[in-house]
Amino acid sequence: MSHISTGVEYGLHCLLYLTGPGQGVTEASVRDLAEMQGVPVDYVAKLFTKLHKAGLVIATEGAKGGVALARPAHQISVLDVVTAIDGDKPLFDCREIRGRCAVFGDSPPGWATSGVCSIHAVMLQAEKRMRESLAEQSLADLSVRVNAKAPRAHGPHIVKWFEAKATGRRRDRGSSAVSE
Amino acid sequence: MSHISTGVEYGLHCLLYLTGPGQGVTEASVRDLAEMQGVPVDYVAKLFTKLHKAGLVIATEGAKGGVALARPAHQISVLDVVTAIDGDKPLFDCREIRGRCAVFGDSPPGWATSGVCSIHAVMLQAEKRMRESLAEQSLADLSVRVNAKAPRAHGPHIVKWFEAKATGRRRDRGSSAVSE
DNA sequence: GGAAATCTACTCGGATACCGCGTGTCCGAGTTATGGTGG
DNA sequence: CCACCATAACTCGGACACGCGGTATCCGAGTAGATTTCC
Repeated sequence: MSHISTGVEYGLHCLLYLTGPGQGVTEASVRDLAEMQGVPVDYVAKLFTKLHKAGLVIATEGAKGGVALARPAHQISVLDVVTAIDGDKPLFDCREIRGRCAVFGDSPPGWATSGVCSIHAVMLQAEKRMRESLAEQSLADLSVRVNAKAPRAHGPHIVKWFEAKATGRRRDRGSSAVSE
Repeated sequence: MSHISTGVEYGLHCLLYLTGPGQGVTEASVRDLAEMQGVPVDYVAKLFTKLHKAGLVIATEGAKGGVALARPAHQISVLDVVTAIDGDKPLFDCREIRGRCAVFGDSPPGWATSGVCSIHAVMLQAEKRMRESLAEQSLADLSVRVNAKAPRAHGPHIVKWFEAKATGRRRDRGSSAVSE
């Protein structure tokens, strides 16, 4: 199990499809988003409620509803997505062992427990560096880099797929709905 | 559960007692090291076998044995300890979702799966920053910083405690061993 | 033909099952110094 | 007095129990557009 969960991976991949024309669509249903990538639908739905609470996406309820980015893609950093889904769980949780030194007995002196544990400080520094690195990258940066590898026809393919999925679902009432 | 385990915390605290005169001793038994800090003995023993395999400490077997640093403290980085105990487990494990896009069908094209996933690349960069930060700090640095807070009499106290523990154990054969 | 009722698709939120992994414990094996014993 | 033996202390390594949290699934509630029905 990694520190950055697969939920973040799912979320990021989904959000990349929502970065607007050129690389995808601007709004889509969570179901379509999940089925597009072959990931569990219900799980992705839970992720998007977190993204919604964090203010990264806006959701329109009811039929024909869906989710969309709340801000332009270049104003959403990878760190935003990570903290929205995984929370800001620490890289390391200090158990304050420095105060348990046997020579202290039951009551450790003040100089031993005041301030931040030196080991903890090192870890916090490393965590800070990691966060800074994640904050430097925006969804737009990521989208550009992904799109650079794909042929020009791929973008329209994506859009077409979403449209076909939406209209197709609205048509088959009694035909394939029975066979299903 | 954090990415950097409590095992690393135990290990670092133990190693700090082994950074030589001034801040501690140069050699000690794993049992004493663990009891000094009130942490589980057997667990720490397992940690030191990892540290031994990684070449960070040397262990002399048999009675009167113990562990000691294999190199000077300034040549052992925090990253060395982390990787020795936790292994080099990745911050993020890519599930290669990019290849599962529904428009690809069963066989994703080469341009989609070649190279490193863009999202993965961002995470690797963040992980690299974190590692660099941990590599900058050595055991000696840490020891100096910890020692700066303690009063001057603390170092000798530590040494005395270890000596008393070792000689005391060798004496009580039948006296306190019965009462225990 | 238009308004109301129904139906469907969608987002939200909680409850729950599963499972891998970190934490902690226990025990046996191999090794070495120490203390006692017999020659 | 010296050689030998038993014992204790120590590291090493594997096996295993436990609990937590990430992953995944299911279901009910609420909402809004589309469809049907009824006057």
